[in-house]
Amino acid sequence: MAEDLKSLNFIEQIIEDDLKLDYTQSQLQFRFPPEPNGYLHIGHASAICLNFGLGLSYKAPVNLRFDDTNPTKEEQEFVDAIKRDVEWLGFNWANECYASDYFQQLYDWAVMLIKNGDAYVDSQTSAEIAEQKGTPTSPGTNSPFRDRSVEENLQLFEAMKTGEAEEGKHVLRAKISMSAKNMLMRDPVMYRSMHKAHHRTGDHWKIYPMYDWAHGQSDYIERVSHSFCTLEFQPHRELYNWFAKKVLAPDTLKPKQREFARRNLSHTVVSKRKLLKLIEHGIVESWDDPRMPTISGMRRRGYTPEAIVNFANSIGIGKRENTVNLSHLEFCVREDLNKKAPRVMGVLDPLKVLITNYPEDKEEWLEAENNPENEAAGSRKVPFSREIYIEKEDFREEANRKFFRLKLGKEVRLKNAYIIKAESCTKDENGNVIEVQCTYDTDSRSGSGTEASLRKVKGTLHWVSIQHAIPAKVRLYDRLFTVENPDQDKDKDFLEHVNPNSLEVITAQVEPSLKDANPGDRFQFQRMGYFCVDTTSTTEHLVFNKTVGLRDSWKG
RNA sequence: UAAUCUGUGGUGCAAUGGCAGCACACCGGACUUUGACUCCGGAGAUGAUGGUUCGAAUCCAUCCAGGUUAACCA
Repeated sequence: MAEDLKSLNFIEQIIEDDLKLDYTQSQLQFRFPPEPNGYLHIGHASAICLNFGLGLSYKAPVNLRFDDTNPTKEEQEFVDAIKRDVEWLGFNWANECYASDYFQQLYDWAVMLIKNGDAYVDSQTSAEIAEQKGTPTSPGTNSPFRDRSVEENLQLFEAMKTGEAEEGKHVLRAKISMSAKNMLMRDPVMYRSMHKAHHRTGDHWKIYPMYDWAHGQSDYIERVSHSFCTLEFQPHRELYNWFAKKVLAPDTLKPKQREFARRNLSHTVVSKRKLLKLIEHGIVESWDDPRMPTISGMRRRGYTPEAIVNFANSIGIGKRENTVNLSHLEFCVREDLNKKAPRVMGVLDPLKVLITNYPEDKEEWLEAENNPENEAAGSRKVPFSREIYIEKEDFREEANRKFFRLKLGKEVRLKNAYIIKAESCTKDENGNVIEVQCTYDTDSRSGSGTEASLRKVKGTLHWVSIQHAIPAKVRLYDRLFTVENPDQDKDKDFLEHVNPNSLEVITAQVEPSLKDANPGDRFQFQRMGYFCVDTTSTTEHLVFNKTVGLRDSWKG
């Protein structure tokens, strides 16, 4: 059973209703059925969380099934990537299944349909077949081959199967009705001949089943009770049931297809074609570019699987058109990272500060808390010295009283260190401040317990000691598109909405403890945001990706 | 204009004939050695009309708006 108090979404409601009528809990079974023709993205994550989430709450098995019925588009590489991504999200499938494992059974059933007069071989071109399809408002017309004898159909289908028949010469069609209101019921194609090697079955098959013929029967073979898919498959349901009725024994429990609305994310595109275009145009580097909405891209960006799962679960499931704000995803990422990410100090845009009354040869290693949200995270030491970097935007010669940062004549706290006061600054020939001279309150060291250390000063800055800092390449990301629905514009190509400033690469100065950071490690650069060590990062050349900024309520 | 699905604050979801609620976003305040986190508060919605009912977001009717469906893709 699902949680008692939580209200049920319409999918859970369907299951609860079925449990009352014709299913026992042990008969419940689900599946996640990707086609291995590309990388999983945030939209798939919703479907994964729905199906595997249902599996968890009803203690039911969930299969990972590859819908590999079209060898022209599918590759082993994608199978591997999909498995990696589902695993990374934290889900375990009961069985790893392939539609291609059912090709023989599907073929046998197709022969049965032919024998029963429910399917026929059509020898027209695809254009001719399309021509006869009719339109939603007008009926189609019968194929001249519709009434071929069972014997002839059997013989031709066999020739298709062996490859004896010319490729593309014939198709197998279900014999339903060319005047059905539902276009999909107008004698849909069940098999096409393709003399193309399949990534799993090799050259064994010269014919491949279409989605509608393969999917429902695969559900049945695996004993899937509920087959959830997105709304655009709604018209397929009638055909799904028609095939089930023809193939399944009358008294067996038939799998049910039910549809939910796909989740759209603002400022994002997910269609494979469009994502590929982004790569081809050099707008992003690869499928796992941290700006991509792919699972692998989000992983490289530093998003956690928990954040993605929380996101998917928190937006719920419905049947209406929707666009979820990207800011909601970002909230989920921050919420999770806030609990987990160790705090460090890194200065993105360095400005030199000279502490004039701090001895030149002195250095101190100061205690710094790793995570205020988690005492168990412990602490580390950070070096302090006479010359430090602070963020350029944290200093102004003059500013109003809402500026809680460093300005001439005023004090700020250096995080984990001392209170400093800006006395003067020097500028280059263009008038840019290149150094700030400060004095420090010698008794104000953080944690020292002195009266001065407990003084309240408005404003705390992060910093790094210049002589100890290590340089790091940091990639700052912004949303990839400037508008909410980049692919919904009828007049403009989605590429016109690309944000030209979605990536900025800078060299930051970070505290020395980061020397040992490993690819995949996530940190909060205090006051700056969350950052993740990139897959290409090495000890000699640190590379960070900005995951997401901190919430910033300062209207500076 | 054939069939079918869907209309609840800016966004996403709840309320299953009984006080329209939650989250994000937004605005204000408290706290703060992160302008973060946390806490407190605020504003903001049932597409329209009619009907049934003591009572309608929910049931009925009509209308309006939007989506989906015409690949040898999935």
